[in-house]
Amino acid sequence: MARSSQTDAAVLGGLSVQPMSGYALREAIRDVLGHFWSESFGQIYPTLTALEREGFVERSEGDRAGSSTFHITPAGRRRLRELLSQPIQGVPPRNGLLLRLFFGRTLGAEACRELLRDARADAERKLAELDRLLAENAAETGPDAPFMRMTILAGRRSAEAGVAWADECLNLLEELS
Amino acid sequence: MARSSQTDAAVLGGLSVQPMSGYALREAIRDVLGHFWSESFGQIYPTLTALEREGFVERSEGDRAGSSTFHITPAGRRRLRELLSQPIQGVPPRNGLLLRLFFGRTLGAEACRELLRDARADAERKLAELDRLLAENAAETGPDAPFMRMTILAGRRSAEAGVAWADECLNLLEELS
DNA sequence: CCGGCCATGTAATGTGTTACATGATTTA
DNA sequence: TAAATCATGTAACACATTACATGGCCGG
Repeated sequence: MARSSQTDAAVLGGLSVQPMSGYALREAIRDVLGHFWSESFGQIYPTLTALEREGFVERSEGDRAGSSTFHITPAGRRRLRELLSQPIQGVPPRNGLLLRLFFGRTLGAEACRELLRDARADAERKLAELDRLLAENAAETGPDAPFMRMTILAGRRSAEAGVAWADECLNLLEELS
Repeated sequence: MARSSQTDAAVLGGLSVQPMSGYALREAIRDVLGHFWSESFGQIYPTLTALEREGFVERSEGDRAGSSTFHITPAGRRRLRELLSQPIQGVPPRNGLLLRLFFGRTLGAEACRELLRDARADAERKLAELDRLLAENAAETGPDAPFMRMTILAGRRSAEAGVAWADECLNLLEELS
C-alpha cells in the first residue's frame, strides 16, 4: 500500500494550503518543499485514495474530464495537527560523499579533490537559489511566511556550512601532499 | 535480495581496513561510520554471501564455532575502488523537523519553539561528541586519519549550523509574538 | 547453570521509486 | 494535427528495517 504518517502529513499539509489535483500536489511538494521533502506519484495517489476513504479529504470534479480536485475536511485538519505533533521520524544517515571520502586513501587524493570541488559548487548553487527564495519570502506577509522562512534559512545554513567544510577539506588535502 | 552498490562499498570498505565477522562489521559501521552511514544485519549478511559468491571476499573459520572471519580479496579491492568511483547516489530529502515547521501555523507556535529547542540541544550534544572524536583523531597518525577527519569535520560544521539556525528561528518566533 | 553477548541467517513487513498504461486538453 | 503537458492510477521492483529462529561461549 505504501504509506507513512509523514506522507499523510505532507499530503494533508499541501491540501491545507489550497485544494488541488494530485498532479498539482506533486508539483507543489517538489517546488515548494523540494529543499527538504519529496513524494512520488506512486505515494501520492494511493495516499489520497486512503485519506478519502478515511474522511480526511474529499474529491470534487476538476476542471478537466476525469480529473479531481482534492480538498481537506475539518477532520482532515484535526488529523494534520495530530500527525504534526507526533515524534519526528528520522531517516537513517546515508551520506555517499562522506562514505567515499572516508575511504579516500583507496579512492585516491585527486578523486577526493574532485568530489570536494563538486560538493563546493553544489553548495554554492544551492546558496544562490536559497538567497533568491529568501528575497521572495521577505516580500510576503501572510501568516505562513515566517514558517516557510525558517525552512529556507535551514537550507541556507546547511549550504554555507557545506562551502566552508569543502574549503577546509581541500586545505587539509593540500597540506597532506 | 536487497543490495545496493553503496552497501557493497560500505561492506568492502570495512573489510579493507581489517578482516572481521559480520557481527563485528556491523558494530564497526555503527561505531565508526555511524555519523553518516548505517547498515542493518538484514543487509550485511546477504551482502557478504553475495560478495563471496562473486569472489570479492572470502571467509575463513572464526575464533568461535560456526563463526566466520571475512576478508577482502585483491579483486575485492579493485571492486571497492570501482564502486567508490561511481556517481554518488543521494537519498531523497525527508526532513521531518522542517516539515513540521513549514506547517507551523497549524502546529502552533509553542510546539514549534519546543521542536527548535530540542533540535538545538541535539545539535549541541552532537557537537560535543564530535569534538571528542576530533581530539582522538588528532592523536592518530595513520594514512586513513586525515580522511576520517574530513567526515568528522562535516558533522561538526553541520551541528554548528544547526545550533545557529535554531537560535535564529527562536528569535524569529519571539519577534512574531 | 543461567543470563548476556557473540554470531549467522531468514522471513515478514514497510516504504518508496520507476516504469508503464491510459487518455484528455492545450499549444505550436 | 502533432507534441507537450495535465492527470490518474497500477504493477513491478528495489531497498532496508525489524523481528524471529537458532545456537555457541563466557562470566558470575
